[in-house]
Amino acid sequence: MAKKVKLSDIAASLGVSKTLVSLVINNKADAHGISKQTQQKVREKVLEMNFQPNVLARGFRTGVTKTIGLIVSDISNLFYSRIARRIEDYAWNQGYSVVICSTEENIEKEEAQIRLLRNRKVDGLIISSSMQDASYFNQLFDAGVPHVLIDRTFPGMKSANVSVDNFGGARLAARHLLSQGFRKIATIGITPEHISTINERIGGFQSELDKQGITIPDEWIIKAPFNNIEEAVKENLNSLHHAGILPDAIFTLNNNLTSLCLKYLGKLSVSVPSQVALVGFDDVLYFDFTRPSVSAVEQPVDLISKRAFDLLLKQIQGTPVPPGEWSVMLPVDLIVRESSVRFMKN
Amino acid sequence: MAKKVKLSDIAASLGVSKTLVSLVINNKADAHGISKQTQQKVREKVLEMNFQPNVLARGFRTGVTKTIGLIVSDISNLFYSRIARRIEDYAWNQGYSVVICSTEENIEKEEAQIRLLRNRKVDGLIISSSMQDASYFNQLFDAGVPHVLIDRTFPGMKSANVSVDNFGGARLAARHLLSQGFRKIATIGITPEHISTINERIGGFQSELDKQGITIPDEWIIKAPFNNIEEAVKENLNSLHHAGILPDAIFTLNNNLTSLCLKYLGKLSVSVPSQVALVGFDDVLYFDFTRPSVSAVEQPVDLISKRAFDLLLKQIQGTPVPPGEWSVMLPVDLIVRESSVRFMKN
DNA sequence: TTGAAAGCGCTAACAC
DNA sequence: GTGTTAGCGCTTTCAA
Repeated sequence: MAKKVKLSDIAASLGVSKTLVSLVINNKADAHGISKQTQQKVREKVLEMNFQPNVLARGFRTGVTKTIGLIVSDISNLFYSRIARRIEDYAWNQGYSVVICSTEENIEKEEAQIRLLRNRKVDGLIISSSMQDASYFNQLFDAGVPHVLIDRTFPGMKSANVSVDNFGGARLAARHLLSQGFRKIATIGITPEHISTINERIGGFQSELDKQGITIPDEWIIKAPFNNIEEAVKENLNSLHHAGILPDAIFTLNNNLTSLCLKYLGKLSVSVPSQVALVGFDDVLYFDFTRPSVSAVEQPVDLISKRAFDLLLKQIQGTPVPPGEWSVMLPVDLIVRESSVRFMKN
Repeated sequence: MAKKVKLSDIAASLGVSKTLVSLVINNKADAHGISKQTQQKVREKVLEMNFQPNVLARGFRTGVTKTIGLIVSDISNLFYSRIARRIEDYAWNQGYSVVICSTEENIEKEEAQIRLLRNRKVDGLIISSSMQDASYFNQLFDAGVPHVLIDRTFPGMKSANVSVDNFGGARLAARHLLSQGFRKIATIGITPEHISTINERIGGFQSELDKQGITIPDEWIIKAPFNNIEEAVKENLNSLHHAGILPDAIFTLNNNLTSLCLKYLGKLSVSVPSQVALVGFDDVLYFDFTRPSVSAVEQPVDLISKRAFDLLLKQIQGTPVPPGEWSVMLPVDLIVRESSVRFMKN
């Protein structure tokens, strides 16, 4: 490996002090009244010798690493990978790198990841957490660690957070299904039980059904364990089908469940929507051209990412955040496609 | 922020030297003949005081950061996000963190990202590069920077690399299309022109057509610019359709193009496969339940990730790599579904 | 079996 | 306007 040129090399070859060089490359020269001429000299030498500051050494010295951590349950889920892409983009524009971590819904792993990231001195954290409650993050908050919770949130949390209106979105889905005349409706979510988004979606959905005096029977409140989700969806659908107790409509609580549901309904030759209608929470590109196309509640991925990064940056920079912006809830829209429209032939 | 306990705190509170503590926490105590008793004492104190070594300081001192960089064109593309997930998993098991970077097919950005990552002293790099040729990476190789090129490769490269048999996979697709009786065939790729995977796929495809004396006319060799891909696919399809010169079959060169092609063929009410058949390179989950289901060449994502990480780890650790394993080409399979089967009603 | 001390490359008080 | 110096927290010779 070619010998790395360091700050002191520049200083030595110019016969000036390291301080001077440091001030120039950090754009603090003017503030310290370094002459334009000297600055120019330094800049030329930096280019000439192709000096690349050791970011690690700088981070060690200043405590600022220009790195943030992004923690989600699964980076290969389209919802999170799109968020990762946007956050990475905002981060890059501000000179930040992003470290990704997939928790697989494993709380111990998530804690271990946060611990590691803190020991790596990342400047901040953006987290879609798999934890049970706010306590861990309230500690983080009290410790002054800049972070923002996205997607999933907790009652009583002190942390900055940006989420979507899961309750309202689910109500939209329910109202739509009801308006199409569906009454026998099932929901499919995931375990662990405590995931806020899932519960808010079920809650919002149920609340609309309640108005019509409709209750979802227990066997139609399906939960697929995160690490065995495909098998679970498949088997639940199979057994309902064989028992002859398929619902008229299904509300699936994330994009993955929606896909899986469509897939296995297809394998069972159950026609959607004529036999069973389908609406999902979280829209993805391809719901537009599946068979049938799938109705889904669309989440504002770009906005989530933007607000989350902004909120984090403000904490890192110590910019005060107006109280009203500390906890952000973004609206969602329902996109109606074929899968949930009654009496349509596909 | 609560005062971080540091190594010297442990040493002081035990009345021993920092050296001792350092040796113990790095499992080098036995090799240095530190008494079991002392080791035990140190370990207890570490737990008691909840000492978390400052990874940054350690990295600064040793030059080992236990971090790798993953550079791809777009982390939200399912192909790359699945790879990211697997690599992150292997990395985590070995104590490594991974920093992601999306280049957006921008060469300057890619170079800037690599430069930044090197200044951050990452231990190694896994890259699906957007560059034109091997020169940059040969320099990296000569500089002794551990790295492995994945997906896209270059003639004359010295770097370790793992790719798939793009040529062979495309031949599979071509043979299949020919066997179904299709003769008027178009391909849709992306620009920039130099992307190896795209060219190998076109090459393999063309080579099979050549055997039948079939040449793809220029207007059917479509290239969509990366940053305007959706619009380009849409307009190309539109104009072919309006000019009445749609082909019998289309071979799309990545999963995104396949999806887009299916989408806009649908919008034009062009029936797939009865009017135009479709085969794509790179399979994704949902091709199984689109309308129609889509035939595609499946890439071994997990294996790519595994081999890439192994290759990187060996370089980092200085483990010699057998010559035959330095450059890996993995086989691919064609999955035939409805979109490319002739005379099938959908 | 253990400790002292140097130093990784950089920044920031504080001098001059 | 510019330089001196100390030190961030850790690992690692080298000495005892």
